[in-house]
Amino acid sequence: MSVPFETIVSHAKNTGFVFQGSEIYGGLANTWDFGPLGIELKDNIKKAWWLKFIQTNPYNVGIQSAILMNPRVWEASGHLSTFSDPLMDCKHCKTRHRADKLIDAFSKGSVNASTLSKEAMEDYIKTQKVPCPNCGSHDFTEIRQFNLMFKTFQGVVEDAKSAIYLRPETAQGMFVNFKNVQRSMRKKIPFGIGQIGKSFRNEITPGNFIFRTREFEQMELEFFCKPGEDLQWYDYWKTTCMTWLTDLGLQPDNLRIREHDKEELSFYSAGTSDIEYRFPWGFDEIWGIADRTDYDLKQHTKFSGETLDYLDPITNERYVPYCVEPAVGVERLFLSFLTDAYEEQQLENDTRVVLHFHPYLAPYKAAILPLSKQLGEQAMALRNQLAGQFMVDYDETGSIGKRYRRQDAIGTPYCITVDFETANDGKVTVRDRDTMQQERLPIADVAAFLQSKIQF
RNA sequence: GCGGAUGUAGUUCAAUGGUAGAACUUCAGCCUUCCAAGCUGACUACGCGAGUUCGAUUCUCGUCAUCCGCUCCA
Repeated sequence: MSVPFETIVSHAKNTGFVFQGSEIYGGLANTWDFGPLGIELKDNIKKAWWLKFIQTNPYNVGIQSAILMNPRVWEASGHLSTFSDPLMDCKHCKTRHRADKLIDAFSKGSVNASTLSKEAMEDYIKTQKVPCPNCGSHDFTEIRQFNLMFKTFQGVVEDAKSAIYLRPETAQGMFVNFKNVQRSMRKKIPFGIGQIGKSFRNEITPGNFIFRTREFEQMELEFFCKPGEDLQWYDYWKTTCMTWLTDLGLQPDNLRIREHDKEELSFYSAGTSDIEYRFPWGFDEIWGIADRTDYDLKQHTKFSGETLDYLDPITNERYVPYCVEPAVGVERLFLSFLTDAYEEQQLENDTRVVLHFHPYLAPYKAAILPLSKQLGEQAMALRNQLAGQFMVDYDETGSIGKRYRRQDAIGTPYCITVDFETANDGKVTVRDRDTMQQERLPIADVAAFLQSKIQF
């Protein structure tokens, strides 16, 4: 049984997870704001990643690099040239085409379109009467450059010298800091550098709610190893990523690994796999694991003049490390966890919406509910006591059943009810979201109970 | 960016060339001792702008947004 995508989107909006960006101004295409619950979930995802891939991992360390980088970085990485496509539309049949590909195909390779300027390509297409591959007509718009990078200017004067870009990936921050991190942290190969941060891509077609947005957050690990050992690390990280996902509650049936075939691989990559999640519109990529070889470090050596190699202290071998990169989008994970957790249960007279988040990810770990408003003071005291350690909610309005349902709908794993016996026996009722079972616990044990449940 | 469709409370739906009703939700009060009870009341909408008109939510244009296709996707 699958729930319509719109249902999940509207639930996310109604319960304070995700709002349309700039909504009161009619919105801004493809921007989304995370509400009070959404930011908790998102933050918990990031914390869980950091815990697994940085804090508890013996090899890895974290950094946070600047979003704005020296423009030469993007020349070295190839983003400035390959992130820009010359596109033109056929005015007749309204299809869009890449001018360079049209020319390459038409000339059967006798003309190298990538060396031509915009004007030269337009001229060639006009004089050689290159037809529209869709309808055969010769009526194209001008070429427009679509650079996938956001361009802005540093300083108050807008001139070519001050042009600067918002990073389209966080990875380059790790590559340019390879030496700094290795030296200052006295790291030996293999080791990894991880980072969580925003990236920006001017996607031509964003869409599917928060799945593809122009502003997004990535969690990337660049893992440096000895050439030749890259494939074993590539497998290691694939497994580690999959395990992390299922440990946090994603159903294995909704996950799969797709290996890129040769034609699909980036020219520098020795292998790329996508971990895909079964979204309402089908399987789609959430995590890319790529063997980037020594391409990036070598490019930066070439462009910066800095040697980015490693001297093995045991063998005295000097080499440029290979790099395996697991890169995942936070919003895509957010959407996966939300989709996976969402369930509508048909009860006798109504529908119960439950988000089965893993307790570690749940926005609220518990809700404190006085059985009656008269017990509010006691319940509030418990709430205040727990709030220092856990994100908890407090609710005293409406019937107890209604309050349980509200918490179910936002994925709170435990409801803690203060009742009329509490003052006498010092115990509260803890109700489980998934089983709907209740048990009485001494107030003094509640914190330890919650703590034990949020482990993953 | 192109083509098509759509746009009324938080949600789901009405009605209307004379400025809009309901249900659920939310909030307040009463009631209520463990799974959406009940009663009373309250808040909240014609995406935005312009034009036509005596008068527009309704017609026209523009714009913004959403959805579907195309193009693109490290």
